[in-house]
Amino acid sequence: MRGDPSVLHVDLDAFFAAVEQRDKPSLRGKAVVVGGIGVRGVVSTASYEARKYGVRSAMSTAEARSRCPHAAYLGPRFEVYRRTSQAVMAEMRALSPLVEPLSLDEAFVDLAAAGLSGLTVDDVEAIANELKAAIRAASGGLTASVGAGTSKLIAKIASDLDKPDGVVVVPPGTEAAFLAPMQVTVIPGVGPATAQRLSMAGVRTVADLQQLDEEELVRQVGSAHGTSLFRLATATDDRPVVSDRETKSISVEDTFETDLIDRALIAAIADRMAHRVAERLQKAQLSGRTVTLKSRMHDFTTHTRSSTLAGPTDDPRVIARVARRLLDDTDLAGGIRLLGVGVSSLADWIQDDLFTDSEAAEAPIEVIELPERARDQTGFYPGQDVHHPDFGPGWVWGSGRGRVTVRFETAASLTPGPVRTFAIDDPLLTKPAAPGAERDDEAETGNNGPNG
DNA sequence: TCTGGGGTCCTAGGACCC
DNA sequence: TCTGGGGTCCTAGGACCC
Repeated sequence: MRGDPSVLHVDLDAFFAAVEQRDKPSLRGKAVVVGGIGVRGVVSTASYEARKYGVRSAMSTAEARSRCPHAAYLGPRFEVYRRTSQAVMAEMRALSPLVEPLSLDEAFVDLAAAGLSGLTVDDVEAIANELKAAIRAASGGLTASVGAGTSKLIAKIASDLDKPDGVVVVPPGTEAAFLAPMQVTVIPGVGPATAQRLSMAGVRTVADLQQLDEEELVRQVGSAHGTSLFRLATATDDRPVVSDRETKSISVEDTFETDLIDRALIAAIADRMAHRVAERLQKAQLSGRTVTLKSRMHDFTTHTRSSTLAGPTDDPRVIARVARRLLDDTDLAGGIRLLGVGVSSLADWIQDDLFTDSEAAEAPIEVIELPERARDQTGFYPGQDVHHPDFGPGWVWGSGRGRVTVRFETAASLTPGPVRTFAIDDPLLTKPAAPGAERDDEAETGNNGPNG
């Protein structure tokens, strides 16, 4: 810890919604909700006008609509948010070289790394206000809330106390007293489950937590969590601000409008996801050894299956192959609402001639078998490449009863494309490609499957 | 109309090796 | 022959964050 309040936590206010209001003046002063707008969507961000009606992040969009029917409901525009975020982060980096982004709308800034020392509360307040003005100018009018203190914990909690558009600097030496009256849930890492456990031990406020001894805490919440919580409760926090954190995993997942059961369709979707993951790996110049398939069942229980390769890969065909085999181990009865494909155990090198990939490259080509039923009824099958003059290239999502549903995105596209349904005899919808071909086999270590 | 999508970190058990 | 401890790797699940 340090002697002056030189750790800043900057949090953009209702970020996604504020960007939408910035770009569309008619939305200013109005309730705006950004998030999934489909039947299973959830709220990412609500403008302060919408929050008055009880709309909150992570709430289902359906519930938000019933609480605030007059709000504007918008799907997210991540590219725009990313660009705005970069402009804001640049202002922070102009202030100090040591900036740690936590997400698109949040970051720590270490003023000590800017060569500033012996800062008073007034100094830091002035710096925070200047930064807010710079952010506003660089972002086209967005407001931020800033917290400052002698540690990350204090800065982070402080930034939340005067939202929106506030500045809170916690004077050095007052940290433990500052935290004492607060609920334990203000401490990042204490969620519903931990709060429940602590509550059963009679602990609700940080003051209660400060009374507990470390051994008792570890018994309640486990070793790692207990020791860190014990320190944080007394505002003992030495964690440094770190600018470059390594990526540990890359994944893609999708929740379906209705639960899926058809194995061939799900396999085709897993393929697309593998391609998207591979593209993102390649873009980041990363490759990974462990492929994970995630499935969320109709009853919301979630399962993962993973398999580790002998060497890292960023080859979409290898990832797809592994994902597909993991899918074979998955019980789809009852239907799944979500499917995901991820790669972890990342290596920071570019693939070359490693065993894994060369072997896969020489493996025989296999044609995917598709259910006859699907072909007979409609002439389309899941995963099939199609083309439409108005929407471009796409692939078959599902078909039946004389209609075919198409997703208009390429195999490797980063963002989901629009979904459209056509009559199967629609002359504009053409099938340019033969059934997909796949390579088989990839080198793997050990086993896979439920019991390793 | 219950419950997104992208992550991180931790735990626990089994395999395997020394 | 039996018992066992420690370390590492892998897998599955869960808590948590924005």
